[in-house]
Amino acid sequence: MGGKRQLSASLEDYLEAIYVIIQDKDVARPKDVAQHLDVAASSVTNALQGLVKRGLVNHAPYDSIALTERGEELAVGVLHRHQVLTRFFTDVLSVDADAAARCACKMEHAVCDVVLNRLVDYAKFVKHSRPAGVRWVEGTGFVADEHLSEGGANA
Amino acid sequence: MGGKRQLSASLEDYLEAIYVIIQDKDVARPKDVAQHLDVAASSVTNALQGLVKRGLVNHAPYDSIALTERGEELAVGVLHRHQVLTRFFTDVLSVDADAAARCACKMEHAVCDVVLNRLVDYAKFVKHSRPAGVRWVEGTGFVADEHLSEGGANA
DNA sequence: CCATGCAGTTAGACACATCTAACTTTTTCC
DNA sequence: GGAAAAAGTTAGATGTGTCTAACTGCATGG
Repeated sequence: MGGKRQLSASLEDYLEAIYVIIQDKDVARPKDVAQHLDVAASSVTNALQGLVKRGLVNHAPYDSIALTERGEELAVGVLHRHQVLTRFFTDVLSVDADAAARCACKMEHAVCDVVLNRLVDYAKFVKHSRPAGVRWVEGTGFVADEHLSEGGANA
Repeated sequence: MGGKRQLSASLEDYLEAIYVIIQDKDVARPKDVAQHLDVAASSVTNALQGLVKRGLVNHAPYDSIALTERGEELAVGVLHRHQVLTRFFTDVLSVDADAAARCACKMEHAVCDVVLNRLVDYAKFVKHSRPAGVRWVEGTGFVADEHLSEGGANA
């Protein structure tokens, strides 16, 4: 699982955007990607050339964009990191959804597998132990509920 | 505190390195910075020009490097983010020190204030509630100890 | 069926960050 | 004090990623 990440943050963003757009509308066009990432259309063309060169995307000029198998794997990985971070921020740290997503968007390119896996496990644990567990109380901070029961959130 | 971050990850690294080196040896020279960041000496010269231009560093050619007031503020901010992340990874997630530091090094440029502050609070809380609290058990995962007592880790 | 307009691409500029190689300055020390 | 070594800088190349402006392709509807 995993494997080293060598893709730039920028290309990861493009890959993720393409994946999300395809999920959403079945087909991804350069224009959608440009809007999704808020970049110029020519930046998309440029990025696509890089992704095609790396064998992550299939794209003939003026045609729609498809992910290769490898490209989809990587995109799923990026999205996974994004979602793990977002969920951790909202569920464990009680950060509001907007800020969580915004922060995750940047951090998803930097988080390593070790930390990511621990975040998953920790969030899972907290979820299972709620409402008996650690809670964020506005104006007070994190507090613990009494009588926490059995744990074991896997490994 | 805080204020928007507009400095590139690269320049943040240089600023942080300079700060750490000064802490450590009282004076920072380009060579130290180059070794610290594992870059070519000319890359340091180049970065210094950027930092000087931004008023974050005082540096006359062939002389040692000093941080301006503003530069030191920013450096402290970067280092703080670094340390908060590192401590969270080790203390809360039980990630080993090496991996924690390595990951923090990259994430420190992406984490936002909201999340950072929650990480501080959460780590503080966990620390205060230990050993009665959440623990990582190798081969099992996170577990909760029974009878968690009073909380309140501030806000 | 072709004119218009939008989508997409290409070309060229710019900014950033890095490197190597060559040059300059400073330090060291005989 | 000067030669050799070390430290620092400059110059120039490379790679990435962004933009605007101009051009190309295409799809549509008049």
